[in-house]
Amino acid sequence: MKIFKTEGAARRGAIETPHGMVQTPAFMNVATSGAIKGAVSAYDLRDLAHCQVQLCNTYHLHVRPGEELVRRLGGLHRFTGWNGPILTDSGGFQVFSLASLRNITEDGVAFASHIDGARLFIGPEQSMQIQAALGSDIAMAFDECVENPAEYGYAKASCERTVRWLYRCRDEMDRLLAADKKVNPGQMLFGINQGCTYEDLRVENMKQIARLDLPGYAIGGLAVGEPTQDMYRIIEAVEPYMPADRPRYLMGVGTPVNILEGVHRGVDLFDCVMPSRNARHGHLFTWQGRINIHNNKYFDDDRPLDPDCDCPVCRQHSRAYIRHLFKAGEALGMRLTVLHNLHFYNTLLQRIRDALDAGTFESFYREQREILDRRV
RNA sequence: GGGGGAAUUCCCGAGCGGCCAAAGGGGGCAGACUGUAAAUCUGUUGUCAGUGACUUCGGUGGUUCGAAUCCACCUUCCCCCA
Repeated sequence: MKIFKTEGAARRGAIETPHGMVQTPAFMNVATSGAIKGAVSAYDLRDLAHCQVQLCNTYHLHVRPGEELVRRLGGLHRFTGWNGPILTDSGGFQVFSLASLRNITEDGVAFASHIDGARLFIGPEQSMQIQAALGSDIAMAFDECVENPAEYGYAKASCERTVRWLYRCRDEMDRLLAADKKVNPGQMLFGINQGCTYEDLRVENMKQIARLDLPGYAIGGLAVGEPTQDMYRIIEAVEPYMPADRPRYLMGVGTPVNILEGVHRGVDLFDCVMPSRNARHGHLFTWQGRINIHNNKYFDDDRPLDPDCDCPVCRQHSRAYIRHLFKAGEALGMRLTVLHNLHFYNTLLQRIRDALDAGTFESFYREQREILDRRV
């Protein structure tokens, strides 16, 4: 990747992908099954929410509709209508979140499908094959995201296995590219750092995976129940060992303040379901803090969701109207709040990039971290 | 005109002598949500005071140690027969 400018550990850069440049720091918008939940389309993402990257999930798309169908119909870009960069998660997180439905071995993970209970098996090779067929720009390594708190011994054994899986991912991707270069040329593989909240495991793991000289590295297994300060501590511990000229991706994070803190510590990429999920539940992010549009106090509030936001929703609609849509069970309510929250997240990252360009990130960081988490 | 049935807390709806301030659902109010098994989940929802007290099950009387529950009358609604 190109690094244009740094301020402390924070970096302003750009990543080149087969479907265009990603200006970093960037937020990747989560479209697990090929769609942002809340009735938001690919052109909404582009035109209304100003998104740069879409994230889809290997496991979900494998279960339904199946990667073969997606490949036959031209890959995820054609299939979803999103022609910008796409990152696919490996299915590794489902090892964690579908805990009751799986069994982990050295080979990989046996799942029961959450749709119909069908027995499935995904290991490093399968994950790479699926992600190649889906045609994403960035494929994530197949990893195990260990829950917190975890015993040191388990965490160590698990992240050592994840390293072995990473080698198998790399080998399988090489094999797929050599076998038929037309399947998905240019797809990048990102490795994932694990090790729970143990700094020594994290650092050792990072050193090991850095040797593969991959096009990008992620920090996984954070924001899964540990105190926020532990998350920041781990990022600080690992960051010096992450290759400086490669993208750094903090998986699954987070709140606006988490993202600000991540950038402050040298992270380039983020993704999180929070803007879309919380929006569906009426929880909105604004430049004054967080609001819950269900709250009775907004019943006749004629102001936009966020007076300081220029998204189409805020230009057009009042809090009272959107609250009414939620109360009336109208799907439009969710669509509008999801659009606003995604616009907010992408604008937050835009402002972070602008501040880095202007050399004023440090003051932006100090000012905004006090505001963004407030409940108003 | 005759016969039968029903009225429950914001709504629907259980309850048929004490364990009932009254199940359950809806609605309301509030909270949670971090690589999405999430359009989900949790708490709360008569009043007042931190145990407890007080008012409440159409109305008015009555039976009983004790009534949303039993009896009488009244009011309203529904059904059937004319």
